[in-house]
Amino acid sequence: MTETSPPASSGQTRAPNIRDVAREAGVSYQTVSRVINGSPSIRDATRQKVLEAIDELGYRPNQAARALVTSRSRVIGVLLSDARSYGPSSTLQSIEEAARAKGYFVSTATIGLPDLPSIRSALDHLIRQNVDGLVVIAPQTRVFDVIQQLSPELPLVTLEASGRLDGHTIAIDQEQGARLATRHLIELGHTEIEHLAGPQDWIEAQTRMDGFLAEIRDNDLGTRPPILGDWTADFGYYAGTQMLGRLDFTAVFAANDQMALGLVHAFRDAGLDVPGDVSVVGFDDVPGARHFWPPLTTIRQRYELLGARCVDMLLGEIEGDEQRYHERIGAELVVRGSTAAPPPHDPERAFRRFG
Amino acid sequence: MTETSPPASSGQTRAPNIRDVAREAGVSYQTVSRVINGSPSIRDATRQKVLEAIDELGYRPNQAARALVTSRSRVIGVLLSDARSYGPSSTLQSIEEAARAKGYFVSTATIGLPDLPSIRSALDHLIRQNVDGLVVIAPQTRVFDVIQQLSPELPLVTLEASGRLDGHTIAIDQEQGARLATRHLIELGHTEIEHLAGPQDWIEAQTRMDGFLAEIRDNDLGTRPPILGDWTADFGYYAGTQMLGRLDFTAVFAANDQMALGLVHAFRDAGLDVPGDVSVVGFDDVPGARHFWPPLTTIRQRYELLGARCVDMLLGEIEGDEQRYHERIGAELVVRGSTAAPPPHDPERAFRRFG
DNA sequence: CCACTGGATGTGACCGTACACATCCGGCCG
DNA sequence: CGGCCGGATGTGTACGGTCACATCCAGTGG
Repeated sequence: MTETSPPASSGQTRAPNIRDVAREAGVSYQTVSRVINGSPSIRDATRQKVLEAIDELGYRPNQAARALVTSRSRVIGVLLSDARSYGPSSTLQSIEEAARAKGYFVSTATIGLPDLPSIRSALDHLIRQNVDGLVVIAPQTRVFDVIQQLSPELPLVTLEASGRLDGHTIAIDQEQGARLATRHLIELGHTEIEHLAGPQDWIEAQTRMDGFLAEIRDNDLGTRPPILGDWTADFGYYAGTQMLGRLDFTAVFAANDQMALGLVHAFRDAGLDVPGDVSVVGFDDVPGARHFWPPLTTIRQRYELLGARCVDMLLGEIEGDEQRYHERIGAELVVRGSTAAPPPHDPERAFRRFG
Repeated sequence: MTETSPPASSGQTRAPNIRDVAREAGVSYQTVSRVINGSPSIRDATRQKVLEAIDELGYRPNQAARALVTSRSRVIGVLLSDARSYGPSSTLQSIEEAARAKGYFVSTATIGLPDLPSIRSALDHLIRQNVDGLVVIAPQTRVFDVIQQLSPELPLVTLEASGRLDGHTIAIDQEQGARLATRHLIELGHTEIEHLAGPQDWIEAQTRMDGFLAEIRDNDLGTRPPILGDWTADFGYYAGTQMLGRLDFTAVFAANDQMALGLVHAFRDAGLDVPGDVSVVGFDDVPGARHFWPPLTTIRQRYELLGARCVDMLLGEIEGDEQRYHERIGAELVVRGSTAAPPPHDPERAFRRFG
C-alpha cells in the first residue's frame, strides 16, 4: 500500500451524520440531538451554532437510525381497497397533506381482490414496514377481522362508520347524507322511490342503505328491497335496463354518482326523460357531476376535512390517547337538474313499453 | 436489587429479533440472516429449522435496522401534483401494486400549489425519508429543476414524455394518442377542428397539443391557435360558451375527458346537437365516459401497464443499471357517440345565434 | 463560605441487522 | 497420509441515532 494521502473524498462521499455536525459546531453529538428534537434546555447561542452547522453540512437526520432506536417509524399506513375512485383518492390526498404537516410519512397498500389472501398481503406489507398507525379506507367488513388477527395492538382509524369496531372511527355521515337525498325526493312529492345500493360488504354502502330505509320508514312510505350494485356506471346502466320492465317508481336514489350516471343513461336510451319521468339522486359529487346531462343532484362530502381529522385522531392514539370515540362530518345536499316533482299519476305507466 | 426471577414477560413484551430466532433454531444469528436474504450456501435442513423458528416466534425483520446498515430503505417515493384525478390515481395504484410485488414500499407526497415552495416541501419530505428512488407524476416542468437542485443523484423515473430530461422516462404516448384523436376527426370529414388544450406547464398538455398540431399539419389543414384550459369540466363549459360566439368549427379535440364533458354541456345548453352539429373527442377514458350523454369518444390509456413498467425501470436504475432510455406505451382510440361526420355545409352557420 | 439546586452539556450503552472475515469440517488429490 | 479446497457456519464490527445517567457550573440560601 503506497497510498499516503488521507482518504480523498473521491466520488461517493458519505452523507454527514450527527457527529460531523457536532464537530463542526464544537459541541457534543447529544447536544445536536437535543436541538433536532427541540429540547427546551439548550442555550440560544448553542442552538444557533448547531443550526448553522446543520445548514452548512446539509445534514439530514437518518430516519432509519432514528426508527431503530425509538421503535417509531413516523410512517402511517393507509390501506385502500381502491385508490382510483374519487372518494378514496381524495381522502388519501388529504391524509397525506395532514400527515406531512405533522412530520409523518404516508405509505399505501391497495387491496387487489376483496378476498382474504389479498387483504392479508396488503396489511402484512404495511405491518412489515413498522407503521406507527393505520388508516383504513377499505371499508369491507372482513378487513377488520384480518386486522384483529394480524396486529390487534396497532393504532387504527377507520374511515367508515361501523358499530362493530371499538377502535377510533371517523366518517362522513353517510346515514345523514342518505337521509338528505331521500328526504329531498320525498319533499318533491315522490312516494315510489327505489334505492340502488352499493355492495353490501362495504360498510358505507350499508350505511347509505340504512339511511335510505330509515327515512322511508319515518315518512310512512312503503319499503321496497334495494337493488344491490357494485358502484360502477356499467352496473347502473344494467340495473336501469332491468328496472324499465316494471316502471313502478318515479325516483331513484343511487348510492354513488357513477351508478347514477349509468342509470340515467339507461333511462334516456329507453326514451324516458330525467327528471321529467324519473328523478335520480347520486352520492359523492364527483368532479363533473354538474356537467352531466342532466346535471346531477347529489350529496357532497368534505374530504379535505376528513383527512385532517383522521390524522389528528390517529396521532392522538399513537401518542397514547386511550379514549375511544367516534366522530362524524356532515354531508351536504347539492340540488341540480336530475330531480323534479313526479309526473302526474298515470295508471298505465307501469305497463307501457319503453325502449 | 432484590429481584431474582428472570425478567417476566409482563405486558409489553419486546418483538423477537434475529438472535431470538437463532437461539430457537439452534444456529447463529448470521445463519438466520442468510436464510432471510436467500443465501445459496445454506443446507436445506438448516434452512428448514430456521424457517420453523421464524414461524414459531412470528418474527419479522426490522426494516429500520436493515435500512440503517444497508443504507437502502426499500421505499419508493411518488411525487404527485394531484392524487384525485383519474389518471394519476390509477397510475399510483398500479405503481404500488408493482412495487409491493417486488418487496418495495411506496410513500407519496402531493404538491399542493404548483409554486416552488410547495414543490420543494413535497420533495424534501420524500428525501428525508431516504427513498431509494423517485417516481414523478407531477408533470409540471419546473418540478425537474427542483429535483436537479435538491437531489441530483436520486434514481428517477418520470411518467411524462419530456425531451429535456436525461433521466429514465416512461410515458403513455400522448402524442400518438392526440394524433389518433385528431385523425379520427379528419377521417370523418372534419376540416375545421379546434383544440382545447391543458395548462401548458404540464408536459402532457404540451405533448397532446403537439400531437394535434402535427396531425393537422400532416393533413394540410389550416392551423388555428388552441385554447388553453385548466383540465376542469368547469373550464370546458366556459370555453364552450365562448366558442359559440364564432361557430367556425365542426369538431373539438379536448385534452381530457373533463373538459370535453363541460364542453358538451355548454353546446347542449345552447341547443347544439353533439355529434350532429359538433363532434367532440376527449382524452383519458375516465370511468363513466361511456355513459356520458352522448357516450364520449376518447383516448384510452393503459395505466396498469404504466405502473408496472415504471417500477421495473426504477428498480433497474436503483440497482445500478446505467443505461438511460425512454419507453412509450401506446394509447388507443375508443369510438363512441360523440363523434360523427360534419353537418352539411351551411355558410350562414357561423352567424346564426345559439342559446 | 459551603452545600445545594437545577439548567446546560457530555459519556456510555444499546437498538437489530448485514458485511467482512475467521473458522470448521469433510472430501479429494498428489 | 497430509495439505488443500470450498461449502457451511460462527464472530466481530459498524451503521446513526436516542436514552439514561454522569458531570459541570453558576446562582442561591443557610
